[in-house]
Amino acid sequence: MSETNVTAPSDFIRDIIREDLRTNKYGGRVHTRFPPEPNGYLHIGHAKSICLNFGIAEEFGGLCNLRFDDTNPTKEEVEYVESIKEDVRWLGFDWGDRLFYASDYFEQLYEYAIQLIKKGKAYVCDLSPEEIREYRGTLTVPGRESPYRNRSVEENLDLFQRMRAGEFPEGSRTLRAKIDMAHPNVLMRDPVMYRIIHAEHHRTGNKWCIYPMYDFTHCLSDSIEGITHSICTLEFENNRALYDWFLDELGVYHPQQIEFARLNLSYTVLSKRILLQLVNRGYVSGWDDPRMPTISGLRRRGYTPEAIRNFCDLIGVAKANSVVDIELLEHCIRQDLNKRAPRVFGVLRPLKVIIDNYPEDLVEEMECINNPEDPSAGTRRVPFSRVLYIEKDDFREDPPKKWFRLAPGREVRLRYAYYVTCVDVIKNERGEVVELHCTYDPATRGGWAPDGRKVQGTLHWVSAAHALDAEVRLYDRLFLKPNPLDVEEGQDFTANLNPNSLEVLTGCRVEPSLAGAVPGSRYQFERQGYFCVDPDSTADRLVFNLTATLRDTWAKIEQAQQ
RNA sequence: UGGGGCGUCGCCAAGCGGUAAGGCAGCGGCCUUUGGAGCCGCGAUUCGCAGGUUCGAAUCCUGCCGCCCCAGCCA
Repeated sequence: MSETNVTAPSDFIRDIIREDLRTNKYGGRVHTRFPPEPNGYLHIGHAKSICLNFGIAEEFGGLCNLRFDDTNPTKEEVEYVESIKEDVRWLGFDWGDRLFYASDYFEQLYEYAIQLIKKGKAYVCDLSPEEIREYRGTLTVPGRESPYRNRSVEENLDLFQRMRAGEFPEGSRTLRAKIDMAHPNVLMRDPVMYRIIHAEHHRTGNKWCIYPMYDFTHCLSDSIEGITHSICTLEFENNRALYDWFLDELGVYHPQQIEFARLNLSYTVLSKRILLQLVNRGYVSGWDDPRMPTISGLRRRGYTPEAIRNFCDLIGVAKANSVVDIELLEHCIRQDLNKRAPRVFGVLRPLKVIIDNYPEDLVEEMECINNPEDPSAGTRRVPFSRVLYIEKDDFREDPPKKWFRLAPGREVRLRYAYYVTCVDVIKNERGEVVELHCTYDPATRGGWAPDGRKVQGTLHWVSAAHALDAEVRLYDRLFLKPNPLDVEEGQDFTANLNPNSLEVLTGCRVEPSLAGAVPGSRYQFERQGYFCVDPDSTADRLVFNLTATLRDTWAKIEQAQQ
């Protein structure tokens, strides 16, 4: 594992917890939870929350539960719960025996609802959804009370029991909290606690046809589990009043809700709704498409859990809405892979090179360092012979200023091999360079010139006769604009989709040591970037995904020249 | 024109009355058999703005400005 930031994270939430510990507010306990709704795959924004909740539990010797907030059967699926469990585990967190579902509490929640009805704090309302909206008023004008608001406790009890029994059609009635229709916080204007949905739930099947709403469910689930700090994102700040209201009215154990700003990433969309559309409309190959900001996408892309966790530590936790530069994420994976990824030669766009003065049948095994950052990684031998492939981009017939690479008459080093000089350029009928002829200096074996002469460029290469064929998938950001949602009137995020976010290269040539490389393994293709073996890869068809390019100063120089 | 929040370098973010951490990006330089990595150096006289309190304010007070969230039987 690569080194991460050395200082323990500190932020306003941890400050609150330290203070609560000092004052013994919860008897010295710290108990958090990560409460996803299983209606989509987890993304990097969830990783921030996971690292926060599980991280805090670890740091303070507490516990963190994994709880599925599964109160809406129309949107939730087991596929999502399975993927979520896998992703949390992959990130390196452990919920022990504390895997919970809000649906586990349906019976208990029902009893709590009965209690509120008996207390005169909840009532069955027959208003339609449209009417409820009308009665709610607006942000500036108070709402009106429902005509059903003052039903007797007995009638409410009877109706609510019959709602549960399935006597009423979907949407015909709700159970509402009786709070204040003139409350300045719209959420407090008699919020719906239960609605009728005749749908099968992925865990409770057809046992229920009334389902509790988020506000009623979440606070009580936290209470039931003995959560101390219920950490959620900023958009729930308004809900805190309701969170507190239910708990106070019921007189039960009362955790505290704390809100922080969710993660936003430049050139990235982290809305589950839009992510779902990208998948459903086929803009990407699936939730784990390597261009997706999902945990499974990042995993397939070659990101490591360590890099993601380090990223989450670096971005911090605060209450100000912000947009983190995607380059910070890229920095994190480069930093991690630089330390751990074995180096290898891979030629993406092969250009044939013939070493005219190299013996026809000779094959030499060149010793190459596996990882200059990690001596323990050792060395390997890579075959060298008369016919090689180098990168097309490493040759220019008409080299610009500051060009260090190969060009007619130029001498460069073939890494760990020899100095070679370009003596001839062969073109096809279209005038494209298809082959280079070079001569080598036998005295420079290993890449050093005994006479001390220097070359500016060092190229990677592969022996034509020994190289393996491979497919390489080059990825770029999915969106062209820092804010993908910044579109003209009438357009949507698809207007900002990057048409070149995926480029598939076939006929790539990689060194023979890559034979049998297993899916998921990560390498640095020297001078190019980090790549990982895709699950599509097979014994006779290697497939690599670009995780991140190396930083490219030549590209910057060239750009500056234009 | 209701309520709840937030405003410190291009992007994140420390700071909690004693005189602006750190990271990313950027820009120089060194080093280099990856134009990689590494190393060194450069950046806020200033903390949304305006007043006030104070010996002293990013930190306290007042007023203003800007941005975000809330009118789902979603979470």
